[in-house]
Amino acid sequence: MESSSWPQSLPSNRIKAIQELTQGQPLINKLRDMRPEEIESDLRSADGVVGQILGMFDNTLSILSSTEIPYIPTGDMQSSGSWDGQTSEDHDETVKTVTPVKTKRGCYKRRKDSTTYTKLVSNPVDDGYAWRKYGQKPILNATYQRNYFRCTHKVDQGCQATKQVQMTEDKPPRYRITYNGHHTCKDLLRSPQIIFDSPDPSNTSIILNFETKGFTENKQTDTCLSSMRQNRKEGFPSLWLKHNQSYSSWDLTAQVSEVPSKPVSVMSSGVDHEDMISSEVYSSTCCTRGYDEIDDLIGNNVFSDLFELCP
DNA sequence: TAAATTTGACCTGT
DNA sequence: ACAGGTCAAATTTA
Repeated sequence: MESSSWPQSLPSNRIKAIQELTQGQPLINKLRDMRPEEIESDLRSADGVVGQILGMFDNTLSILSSTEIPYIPTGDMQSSGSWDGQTSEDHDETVKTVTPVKTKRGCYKRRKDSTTYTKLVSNPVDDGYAWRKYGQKPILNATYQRNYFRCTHKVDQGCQATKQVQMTEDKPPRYRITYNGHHTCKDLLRSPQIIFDSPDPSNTSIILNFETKGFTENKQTDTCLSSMRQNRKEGFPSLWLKHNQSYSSWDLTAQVSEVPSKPVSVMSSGVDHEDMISSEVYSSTCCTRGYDEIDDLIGNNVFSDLFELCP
């Protein structure tokens, strides 16, 4: 769907929500076109599709409930390499990035009016950016503390991007990642690829390259895993990636001790914002859904109802 | 020893 | 006043 075809008055987060739904439409079609015996024989792949659809709904909800992003009519949000509709040079008075004015410790300007984007992920995978944790706070009515991360290149390149990671009480636990501002740094680790966890315990990752629409295999160090390893401490709640043999996938398991307010400090993760297919929501989902659930999803016209909301 | 993380202090917004 | 976001000294890790 072309952004240029939408009314200029349409809020950008609504446009992104529409894009999200648009991207999910082929998934619905795919699921609909699967024969029942096909689903039953390959429940895992059907489940994957369902997971992707559910992830799409998650993201749509997140987008619609996130801070309003001013719509910038020129430029393709999908291909510009910028998730918030701006290019890295595209700063003006519409979206201000307020640099903290520091006179003494703790004296700063909160970046209240910078662009934000929230997403819900089930698996903290590397988003290609280098993040450094700078704080964590207990949040009212939340079991787990919220973790605050800033770009590693804040000092050397003045990059103002930050993100917050809040572990939810879902089962399995998920992570609400709120991105604040956007990267102006040139991070060599950055890659326009989505990295899935691999079923192979030898740590081979599968990368979905959206340019080629295909899968490629890639050996790489799981930064998330290695970070988690270093975060395991005595009496310290930690996150573990365990390999689930029966499902051939990586499960993300939260192990919480008596102090449940310190989940992880390693969230150098989340797939990139502009790659809103949101693989991370379902990349580690196991085959837990039955055929009935899939059938319900196809049978209900939830998706088409949502599209009726679009202009 | 440099870089990253932890954590209490301090600030802003509501 | 309170909740949440950020700073920076202290501490830990590689």
